[in-house]
Amino acid sequence: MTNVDFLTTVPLFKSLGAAELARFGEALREKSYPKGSVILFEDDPGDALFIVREGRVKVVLVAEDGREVILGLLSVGEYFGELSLIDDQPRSAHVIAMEDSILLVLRREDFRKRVEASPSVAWTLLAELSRRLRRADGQIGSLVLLDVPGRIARMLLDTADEGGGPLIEKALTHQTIAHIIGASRETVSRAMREFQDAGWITTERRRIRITDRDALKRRSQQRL
Amino acid sequence: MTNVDFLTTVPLFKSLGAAELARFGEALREKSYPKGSVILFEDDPGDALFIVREGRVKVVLVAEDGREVILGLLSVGEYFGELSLIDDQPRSAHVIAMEDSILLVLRREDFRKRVEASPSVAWTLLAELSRRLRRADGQIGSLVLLDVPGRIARMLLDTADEGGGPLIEKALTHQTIAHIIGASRETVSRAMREFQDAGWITTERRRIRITDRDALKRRSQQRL
DNA sequence: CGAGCGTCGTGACGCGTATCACACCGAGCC
DNA sequence: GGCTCGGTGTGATACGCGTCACGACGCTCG
Repeated sequence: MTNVDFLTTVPLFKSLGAAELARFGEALREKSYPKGSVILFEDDPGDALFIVREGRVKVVLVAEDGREVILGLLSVGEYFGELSLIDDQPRSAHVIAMEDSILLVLRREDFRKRVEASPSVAWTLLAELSRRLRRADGQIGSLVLLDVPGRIARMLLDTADEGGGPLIEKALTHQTIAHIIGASRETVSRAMREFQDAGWITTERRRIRITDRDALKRRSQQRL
Repeated sequence: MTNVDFLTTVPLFKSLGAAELARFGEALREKSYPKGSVILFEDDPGDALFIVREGRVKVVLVAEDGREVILGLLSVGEYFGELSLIDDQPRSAHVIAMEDSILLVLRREDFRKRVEASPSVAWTLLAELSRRLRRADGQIGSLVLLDVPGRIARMLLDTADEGGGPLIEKALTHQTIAHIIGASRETVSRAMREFQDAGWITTERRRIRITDRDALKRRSQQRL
């Protein structure tokens, strides 16, 4: 699949015609990053947008002592780095490759020109930022109002929703889940075991299947 | 001051000319809300944008048992409710008047037309959403990586920054601070007392002055 | 002026969770 | 096939912070 063909599958550009798409395609550079490498440092000045062509990356905040929070997991077709292009502020987090990954890079100038030229791109971008803002606000709510099992339940439901079915495909280790919901690995393990024992979920080779949606839902609202 | 004059002071519209401003002015309705009234319910369908003309409002998530998180405090000139206009999703939180307030209401149709007509408004909107997203992500980081005193320190520094000086003007009760940073009123009281005893801040009639910025900064990174 | 309400200060207690420590297990690799 | 390594289970311990319970102070309002 060529980069241009690939672009047609990216929501950000779905509203564009073939001609415009081709112009975007020309402006793109391809870069690859091995698993574990840092694609982007917090506080760096940012002058590019990245689209995940292959692999998986995580957006993280890291404390001095090494503890980390995952703000987002991005898979093929998703993009990041747009904030710095919009407001000229430094990058707000690190982005790290979780697997060997290939990214398409769009430089600030090209991005700006394109956004200003096609209002529909601007609108799609607004919609994407809205989505992220809602998620972030929801996450803040979870952190304050829910206990750890509640946050896990909520997180499972959320990722199942965007996956479309009750089966969560992307492999999530307990450690990763812990970083997402802001808890320790051990506590996540214990909670997941309880969910399993209660018959709410089953796990098969790192894939999680939700078997009692209602119970999870109830648990995720218990203190909310 | 007429509504149109007022609009010139609102960042969202700062890039507009007098003619366009006048057109916006026509589309606006004015509504007033007494202290404590709910302006907007979570899960309602949303079809309007609100600009604070007078007073102060809070954006909150509320748990069944009454506990709440404050996602944002908005003062004169700030606006809310744009998310639902962008993505057609229900409102993501409650908005409640903290004082008697007057709001300007802009209906979906008018908003859409105007945004599509002037790209600069779209751009300003993108910048505003970016700002909020950065704040929200920062807040998630605080909640996970910092203890309560650390979160307070960070919050004081943030609000001082946007206030421009070391004196925080808007009256913040300990209860309100607690709701913002996700802690109990008592814990906030104790932490604030320690900050005062340490000589990092002074408080005079509900206004807070930062006297040792560096110390607060250090405290806010201790576990970050 | 006293009543009442919202805010703040502070002690005692308990619970949720982080942390530490280690054992176990499966998968890839020499 | 044994070795290493990343992931998982699970107990013991410690501590931050929520919660409950009160008392005190300062405003506003009748």
